[in-house]
Parts: sequence; C-alpha cells; structure tokens
Amino acid sequence: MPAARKKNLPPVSEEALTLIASWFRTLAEPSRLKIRRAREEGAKNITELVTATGLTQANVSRHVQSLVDAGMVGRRREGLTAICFIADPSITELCDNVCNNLLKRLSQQVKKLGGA
Amino acid sequence: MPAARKKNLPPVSEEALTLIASWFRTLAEPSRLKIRRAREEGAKNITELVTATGLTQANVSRHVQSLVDAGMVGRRREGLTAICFIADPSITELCDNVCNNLLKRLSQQVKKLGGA
DNA sequence: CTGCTATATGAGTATAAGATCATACAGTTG
DNA sequence: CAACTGTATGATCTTATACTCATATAGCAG
Repeated sequence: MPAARKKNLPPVSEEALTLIASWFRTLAEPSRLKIRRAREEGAKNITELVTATGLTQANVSRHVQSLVDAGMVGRRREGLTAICFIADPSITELCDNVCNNLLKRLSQQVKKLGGA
Repeated sequence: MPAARKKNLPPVSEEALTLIASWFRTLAEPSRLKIRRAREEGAKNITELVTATGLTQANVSRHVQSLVDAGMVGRRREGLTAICFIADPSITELCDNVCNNLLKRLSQQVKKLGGA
C-alpha cells in the first residue's frame, strides 16, 4: 500500500492552535522567564520579585498576571502582599530541557564553525 | 538553619533568557504550529504546506524559515522545490503534552463553573 | 479619620512581528 | 535563448504587546 503515505492525525481546530500558541507565548518573554526563575529561587511576593529581577513593580505585576492566566503560577493575597507560588512545576523541567537543547545545538554550530 | 531558605540555582544570563524566550516564541504562533503539524501529516515542500494550511506561499516560506532558525525543522533544496523535514521530533511530544495540560486545566475550570 | 505600604491598572508610547503584494532568484523545460 | 515553476525576500501596513508613568485600590498603623 504505497499510496497511504499520509499520517492521519486527529484534526486540531484553529481555536486549539491559538490556545496552545498563547500558552507558549507566555514563556516567550525573557522577563517572565526571569520572574518564574526568581520565584523558584525564593522570591515570593511582588516586591521581592521586583528586587530580584530589577524590573519595575508595574511590569512584574502584569507579567505575574500573564503567568497566572496561563496557569503556570498561582497568586493569593495575604494582607497587603500578594504571594506567588508555582502552580505547574513541570514548567521548570521544560525550561531546563529547552535550555539544554539549545546548548547542545549551539555547541554543535560552534563545532561546525570551529575551523573557519 | 532557618535562614537558608533560598535555593541557589546557577545564574542564567540575560542572553540565555532571550535565547530560550525566542525558542518558545517560535512555537507561539498558530500558523507555525499548523505548518509543523502539516509537515507531520505528510506535506513535505512549501507548495504542499501552502495547500495543507491555507496560508499564502510567502507566509509559509517565512514561517518555515523561523522553524529552521529555531532548529525545529530542516530544509534542503531539491531542484525547484524545498523539502522540509522534522529536525527535532521531541517538539511533537512537547506539543501533545501542552495540549493535554491545557485540556486538563480547562476542563477543571469548566467543572468549577459547572453549577453557575 | 490620616497617612503609609503593597499591588493593580488605565493611558500613552514604542517596538516587534505577522500578513500581503510585488518582485527577485534559481532551476527546469522547450 | 525564452518561458515557466517553486521559493525567497524587500517594502509596506497593521496589529499586538511590553514598558513606563501616574494613579487607583486595598489593607494596615497611628
């Protein structure tokens, strides 16, 4: 049956693609990656995230909102402060994997260019 | 030792964050996700990707370039046509995982809102 | 109540990036 | 050589979004 070359995966709707894309978009900002990492290093509330990242308060607040919307971190008010917590720990592993993949790929490029 | 609350992860440079972010950004476009999937379903060259996705030829060409830059797909000229191939198969698994995560999270939200 | 602190948010601006059109380029065919 | 095909790309427009500033909101202290 040489004609049946095409894999027939279940169709993915436009809306699903949009949703998945916006999830990836949340991770497509250095500032948000920085915030996520700062949270992992111990910074819990907005002020701590501000000092840890060097971003402005308004900026951190908005980015945290994005992360919350994506379900990656959670946030609860405790008195005056807003406590952030990791809601999806798998993101950490994902970022590490991506980082390692990039390192691997880039070092291969370095090797290829090595003799030039 | 109650003072040592802070996890000390290795520092990540701004450039590394930018690199990781741009990798994620490549997956943050419905059109690119669509192209990637079309390639997986059997569409190999640009023309086939155009008909499979409904995007314009110029559009597909540019998006494929992005995917190549990110190391996700490869491309080689064969005569007149440009053959695309999956360069990083792990992307497929990643997308499936994200998709399942979103489904899980959204269905939980539906449950929460169910009585309202 | 009056401040003071922590956070959120509206408005405005700047920049990045996708879509489209036209066209250039490369390889094939006659 | 000319004509045609498949692909890439410059120019332009448009939209999305990150950043900043100022201000609003909410809780606490006096």
